[in-house]
Amino acid sequence: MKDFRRYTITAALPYANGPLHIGHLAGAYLPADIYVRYLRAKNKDVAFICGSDEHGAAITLRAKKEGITPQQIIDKYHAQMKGTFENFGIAFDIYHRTSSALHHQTAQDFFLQLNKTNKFQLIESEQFFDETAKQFLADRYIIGTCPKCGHDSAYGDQCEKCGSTLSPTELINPKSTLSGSTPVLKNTTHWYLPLNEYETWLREWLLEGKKDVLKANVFGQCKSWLDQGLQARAMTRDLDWGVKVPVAGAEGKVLYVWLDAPIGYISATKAWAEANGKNWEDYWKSTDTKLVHFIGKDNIVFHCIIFPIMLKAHGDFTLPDNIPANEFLNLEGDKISTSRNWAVWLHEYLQDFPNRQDTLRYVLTSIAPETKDSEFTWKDFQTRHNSELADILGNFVNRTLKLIQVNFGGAVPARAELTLYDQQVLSDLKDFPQKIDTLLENYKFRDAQVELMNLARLGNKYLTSTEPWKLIKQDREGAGTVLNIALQITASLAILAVPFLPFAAEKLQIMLGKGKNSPLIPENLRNETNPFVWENAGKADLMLPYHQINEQIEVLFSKIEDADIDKQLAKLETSKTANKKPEPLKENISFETFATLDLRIATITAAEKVAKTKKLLKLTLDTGLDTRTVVSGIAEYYEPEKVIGQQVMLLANLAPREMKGIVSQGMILMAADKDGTLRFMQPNEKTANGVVVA
RNA sequence: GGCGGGGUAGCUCAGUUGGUUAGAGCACAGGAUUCAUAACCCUGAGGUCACGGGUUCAAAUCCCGUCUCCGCUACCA
Repeated sequence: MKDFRRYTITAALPYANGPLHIGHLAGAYLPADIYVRYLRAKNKDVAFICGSDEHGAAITLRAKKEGITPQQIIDKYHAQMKGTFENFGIAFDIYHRTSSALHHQTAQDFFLQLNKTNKFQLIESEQFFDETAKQFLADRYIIGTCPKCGHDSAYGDQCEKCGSTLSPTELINPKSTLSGSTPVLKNTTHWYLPLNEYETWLREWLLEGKKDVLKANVFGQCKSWLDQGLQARAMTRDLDWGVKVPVAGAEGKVLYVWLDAPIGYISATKAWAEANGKNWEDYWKSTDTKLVHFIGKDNIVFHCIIFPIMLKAHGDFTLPDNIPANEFLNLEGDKISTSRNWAVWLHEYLQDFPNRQDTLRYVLTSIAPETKDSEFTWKDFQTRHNSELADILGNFVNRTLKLIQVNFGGAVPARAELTLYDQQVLSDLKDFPQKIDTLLENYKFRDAQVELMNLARLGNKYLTSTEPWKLIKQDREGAGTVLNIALQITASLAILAVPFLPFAAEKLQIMLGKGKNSPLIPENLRNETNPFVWENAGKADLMLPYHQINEQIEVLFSKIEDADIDKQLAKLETSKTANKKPEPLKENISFETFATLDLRIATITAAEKVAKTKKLLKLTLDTGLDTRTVVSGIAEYYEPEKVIGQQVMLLANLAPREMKGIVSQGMILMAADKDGTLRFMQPNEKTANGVVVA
């Protein structure tokens, strides 16, 4: 393995548009933090970089909705997320933000460099323009009638009623949310990065060069994208909330998120280097620096394809060594959803479970979605805490320290002659650091944490087998030997737990006497004042005889009661109930408006699935007036054979529309449940076709 | 529909250059023990490795097909 001189570790920049939940932690920040804490424990030169992603239309839109400025939104969530990370011990060297002047400057410089060396293509296209507000409109600034479900305030990129993905030009009767006027299509020019030109290079660098180091899920995604062929992507947008395009004539344009957010890693590094007397270029432009991006699977394409191409196009930068992306975490059988409030919010957890950061860290690492989606349940959370952290690790530490305190007055007993078993245990102890090293180097955080627990198991087994509480009655020296060895195990635990359980590790180190004047360990094992460094883990003489451990022995992990868990389950139940609430009422309309709808009863006479689609059925309807074809997105809920003969309600005068080469004449009206389930609206008794609904 | 990743013990998950009786933790049962947070320790039960074919002396593992879950993508009037 190549020996790197320094490490640049990044964790995906969270979007400053809402609070953080357990999925964020499990997916990216926790593995990154464990990795970094491990590197630091080994005295490596590390820059651990993160920050808030604070640009984009979603933030301005949210600000508008809440009647405050985008700045207020990002200030709120930036502060909240920063605090949450700190509280969980995610030990970034810097938690920066993309709204900073330094970031804007850095991103602009990056853009200019690419522009200067002709890496972009200028491409003109048609976009909606608001003539009253005199600006181009982002997709989300355009509102209109959803062509699919008829919802009258669908956004240009998505209808929140039916969940459809839209393009602004599809909206019926589009309106600008800025001025309320009808936008017009107008030409606009943008800077495109021709990703396709880098295909050959990417295949070589990524698919061949990293075949063996990338995780299967990451490799598969990238291959899939490359096989589909890359296209030029616009790197700028017509927006005002973001980093301005630093070119004359580009007023009203900002850098798109591709060119904004990832550069946030670089600008954050600059800010950190500046404040700490470092040279940022060492961390980004040196071949002996190992760059690793920790992300969730939603970010794979971004970090494996687009960002490397940008770095390559620029020319000066180090490329990532690995991108250990995790899959997703589910919660109690359902996927985590911010809009449905189906999540465990980290800031709420901190309130509900004060001083139990390590517990969540431990549980999330145990179930980290390293190879596939995984599942968080509160019951499992309680069990892992109680029967692993408390019963195995906490209890081992407690029984060892108490035995020494009670029987030896808190002074580390000396070792006398060793039995074969004693020697075996010391030898097993010695192997643990290397095992954990190897697993961490390969991003196998879950397995590494299991090894940590196995060391505690070794300790428990050793104590139970040797029974020093009995032995001491006949053989005080022998009992002292056992406790000395048990204490060496405890000391190693105090070191090896640091990446995973930083709070408990610190507590344990203090219980073992860290910070006291008494020299606990031999000179040659000391690292300045702190003996609890990685290289000392596994050693048999970490704790010297006759030195005092702390009189204060506290239980590392108290049990979590059923009541605490029930409370959390009740909280989730509340979210479920809240989600069943009907949608709020829309604004009143006039009778005349209603009367423009031509609603009819019709009967389905034929149905077939539209080829190459998942949701579409091609229906033939007898409307009483004519026989017509309607394409409807109900294939996930109705088999073609089952709908023939059904009566339905038809919006008959909706403008025809072509889909997949079939002209659809009208729309079948469905009751849409919150979970998306669709049901026919039909008369409760057989009714003649063509009858008007009014 | 296309592409990618999954489907292994009651639960959460490991396990591919194919190789004896398929693993771990938890949960469960029995035993032993009591220093310790009713903890620890030992033993045990528990799996047609989604399903069906194929290649092979040998398949959880490789190939083909089917079902199913997740993601990206197309699509949803």
